[in-house]
Amino acid sequence: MPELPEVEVTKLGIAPHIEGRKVSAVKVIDGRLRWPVPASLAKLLPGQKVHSIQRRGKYLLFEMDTGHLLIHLGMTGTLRILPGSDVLKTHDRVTVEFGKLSLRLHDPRKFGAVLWHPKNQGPIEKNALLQKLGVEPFSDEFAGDLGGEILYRTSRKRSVAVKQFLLAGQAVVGVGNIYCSESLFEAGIHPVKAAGKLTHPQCARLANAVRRILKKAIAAGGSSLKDFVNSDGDPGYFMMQTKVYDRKGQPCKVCKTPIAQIVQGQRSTYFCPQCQKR
DNA sequence: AGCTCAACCTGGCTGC
DNA sequence: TGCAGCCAGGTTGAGC
Repeated sequence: MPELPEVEVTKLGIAPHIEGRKVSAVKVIDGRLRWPVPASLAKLLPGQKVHSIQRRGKYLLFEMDTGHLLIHLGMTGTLRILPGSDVLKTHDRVTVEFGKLSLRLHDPRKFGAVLWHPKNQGPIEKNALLQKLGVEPFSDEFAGDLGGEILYRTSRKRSVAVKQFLLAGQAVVGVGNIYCSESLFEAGIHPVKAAGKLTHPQCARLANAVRRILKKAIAAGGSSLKDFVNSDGDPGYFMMQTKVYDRKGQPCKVCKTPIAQIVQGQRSTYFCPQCQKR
């Protein structure tokens, strides 16, 4: 379930096993992901060391000797550390081997991505996919009152619904479909409200809500970190208890009003018609 | 520039 | 049981 918290938890789970280690082999089982996985990786990566693993939005950035490996989990991707001998499963797409350990991308729907950004193409921050992203929710730029200011400033003159504005990640990254509904509920803001009509206090509440929800979700996912090295089954995330997401018709946990579901930009939105104001 | 929507792909669930 | 139809955590790119 890759929204920012799941990507962050994945990073925390794999980094201790991978950082400082040298790639011994790369095996592309099925490279037909969102974009074709560069075939050159199998020649390029072996012998290169993983210096660090960073996260930018929902992208994982592996800093190597001669560039960065970018991995995005799409809708259904998971990255796991496995013994090198582990047998391939259906929908395993790419394996990066480190001696007896393997880093394996499993992605049924193939919306994920594995890309290479060579050093000679400039700093990773300038990568076209990363450059358009909004600020990190846990950065200094978004801390305290600055978060609300950013949401206010970037949303001016925008007629799009706040749900879609937030989900697009142009202002702040990492808020996926689940946590978007949850954040708007927490902030008491109606999802169809035009982004440009948000007041200063609403923006401040929304920035706080985004930070709190994402932080809570990371904490929930973090408790399953031990499962990352196991070789069987799923990574073992459990979804944070949601207040509105996937609760259509069920009573609001605050006021008992039935939770409503609508579709915005082809995605489901859940909200409490009583607690969330326009 | 911003908005809307189709598209990428596979599996699981619902309802007939 | 079988099968059609709908839904799903993300993001780009085309067309207006």
